[in-house]
Amino acid sequence: MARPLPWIGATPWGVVVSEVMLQQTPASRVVRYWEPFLARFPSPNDLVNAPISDVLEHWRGLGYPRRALRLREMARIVVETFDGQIPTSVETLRTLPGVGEYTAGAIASFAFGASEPVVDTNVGRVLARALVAQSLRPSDARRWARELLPTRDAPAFNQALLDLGAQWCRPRPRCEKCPIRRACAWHQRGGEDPARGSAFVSRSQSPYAGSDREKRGLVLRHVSHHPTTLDHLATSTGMARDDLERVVSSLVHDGFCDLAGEVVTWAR
DNA sequence: AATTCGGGGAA
DNA sequence: TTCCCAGAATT
Repeated sequence: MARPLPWIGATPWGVVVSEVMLQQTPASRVVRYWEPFLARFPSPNDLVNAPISDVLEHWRGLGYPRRALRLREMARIVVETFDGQIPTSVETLRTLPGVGEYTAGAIASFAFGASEPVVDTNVGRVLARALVAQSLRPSDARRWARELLPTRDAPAFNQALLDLGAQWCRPRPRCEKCPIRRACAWHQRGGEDPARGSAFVSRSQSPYAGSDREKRGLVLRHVSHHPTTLDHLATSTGMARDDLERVVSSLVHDGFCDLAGEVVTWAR
């Protein structure tokens, strides 16, 4: 039933890397990135000491590369402030860059066995459908997720909720084979999908084609190890000059690159 | 409360 | 084509 995911039972650093990679990225895709990334950056210190270009190389294709920058910054803080050890409390985890409410709970639970709720889009659907058969507000979804935690092995329970949402209680549900359909409130009650618009359930996104998101990805793929002029980037990407300047400026702002006059280089 | 931020696989 | 992914940060 449960998916054989390689980061289950990993070291705290391994869990941290997996959880950041899993933010808005399907587990099936993360599987191919997690092991090579950990092999190249076995500890927070290894990530801190690596050049950004090297880190992004291992991230290429995963999407949202700002996550990689935040993960590297998180590693720097862990090394400098926490003696290289991943913090164990959600309150401290929450102060780290790239760590929100979901990720803090996931690290505390999966890396350290804490009894903390883990509420993502999967769990949001499962709670709204199976538990109450109605749309939930954020505070109620979190309250339920915490209340349901068993006294023993909360991580296994959290993992089971994630697996339910990912395999059966999907956006388009597969109720026929769902292992909890007999206990599911929505399955009994019927009606419109209560997960629609419920707390933590993903909403539709703005189009990707033609967006700056797409352009940023294009530019990043064309930044080279040797200094690259804006003219060269305009040619190699086929982008309009004003688009290119806006996108490069945002990439510099985010810490991917440095811009000196007309020359773009990887940030340090 | 709304937007921004990648990229790819599935329907 | 459209949908949507173990979200976070910014406005």
